[in-house]
Amino acid sequence: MDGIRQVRMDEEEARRRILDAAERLFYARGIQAVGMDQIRDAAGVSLKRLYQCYASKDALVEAYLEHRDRRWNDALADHLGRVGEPCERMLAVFGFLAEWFGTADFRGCSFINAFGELGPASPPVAAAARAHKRTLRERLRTLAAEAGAADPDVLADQLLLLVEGAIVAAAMGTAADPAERARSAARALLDAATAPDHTLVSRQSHP
Amino acid sequence: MDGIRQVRMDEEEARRRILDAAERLFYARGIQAVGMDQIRDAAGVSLKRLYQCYASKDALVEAYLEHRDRRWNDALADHLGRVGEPCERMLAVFGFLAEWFGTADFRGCSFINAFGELGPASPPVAAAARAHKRTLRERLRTLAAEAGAADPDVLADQLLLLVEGAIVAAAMGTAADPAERARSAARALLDAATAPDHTLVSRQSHP
DNA sequence: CGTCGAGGAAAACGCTCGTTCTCTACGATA
DNA sequence: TATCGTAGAGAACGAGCGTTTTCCTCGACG
Repeated sequence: MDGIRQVRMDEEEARRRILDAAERLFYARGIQAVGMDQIRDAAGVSLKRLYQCYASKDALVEAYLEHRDRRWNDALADHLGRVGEPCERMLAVFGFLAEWFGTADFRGCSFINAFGELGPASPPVAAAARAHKRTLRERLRTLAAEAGAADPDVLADQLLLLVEGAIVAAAMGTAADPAERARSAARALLDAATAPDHTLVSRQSHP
Repeated sequence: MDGIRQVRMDEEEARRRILDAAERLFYARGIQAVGMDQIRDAAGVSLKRLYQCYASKDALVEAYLEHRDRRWNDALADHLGRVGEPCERMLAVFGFLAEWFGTADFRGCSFINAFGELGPASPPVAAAARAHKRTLRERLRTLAAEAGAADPDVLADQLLLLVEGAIVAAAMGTAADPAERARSAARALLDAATAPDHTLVSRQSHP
């Protein structure tokens, strides 16, 4: 049984190292630009092992996106969990972005990148990207509702636009301090969406 | 000289057809996923001709991005040129987006896609993408200033985030009617940026 | 009419990549 | 100790790609 156990641990360790290497390389250089040989080298395993852990490159790509989705959501939830006041918690999304943008290996959103690269040519990638963004939108909707927005769906969509835009702008370096700009915009939108007595705010302005 | 002229016209025609085919294919399927053979087939020229018009695939990619930059900027300028009132002209950017998003072959922003795909692996592509976005930001700054924003730079950055976010959301289908959501957000930001004081006094600037 | 140069079709070349196969080494077990 | 199954290293394979070359055709010009 010791033998079996040791084999199992090795397989787990191999899977972990492969996924780590794949995540690093795919995120840094894109999916098509990274070969299985490079992943093998970076993970320090044999090709045989690689293919017995992940049956194909497509399977590894799916695992990569799934893992990234989970880590990103967990990190965001952790960041938001430390904020009590609802309005501040909503705005804390942009504090989370600012931290993320500052990391050394930041290269934009894996899902936007993967979707732009493979697009509708790879239905699994497209589905993973849409699922990731749907989760994000749902979270923003909850935050908007808790912050007292009159129409949480509209504010959630607007916040989503700011988040996506900030990520893209940060990746390309097209706007100065995009997280802070997005945060101030979000505050203005929240103010407008919670203003008690104004009919000219942003809900369905013109039919 | 007739001979010379005819050769020249053929070369121009060939360049036009090659660039058209490359633009369509690169935009629809991504750059790495499209081979020179497919471009040759779609353009209806020979490989020899293709390579004497564009010395390499990289050169063709650059021409593709350049052409798309020019066409996109021209189309936007044309759309904005029909609007006289400054605030409405600024908001007309989002009407332009709505029209664009509705086109049959819409697949997001070529520059965001190309940047996400090749990223820093291809400095010319990265430079073209940044230049495109810089031009857009400059135009937004002008529109923001003309609309009376207190700080046109900040509003320009925020509008840029909304535009990029709307494009990404439209491409991935993650938000409902992203152009309209961005437009209403822009209106709220403009109101906040032109309000004489920080209170939420209503301004009847928009019908 | 014979020659020549340009142009098109397609083969060829060299390379990369995803995936599989071969060969060798080694550790566990009877 | 002899054997067997497994793992690792790397060659091998087949496909695709960017690019070049070959071969053939054809029209212009002396």
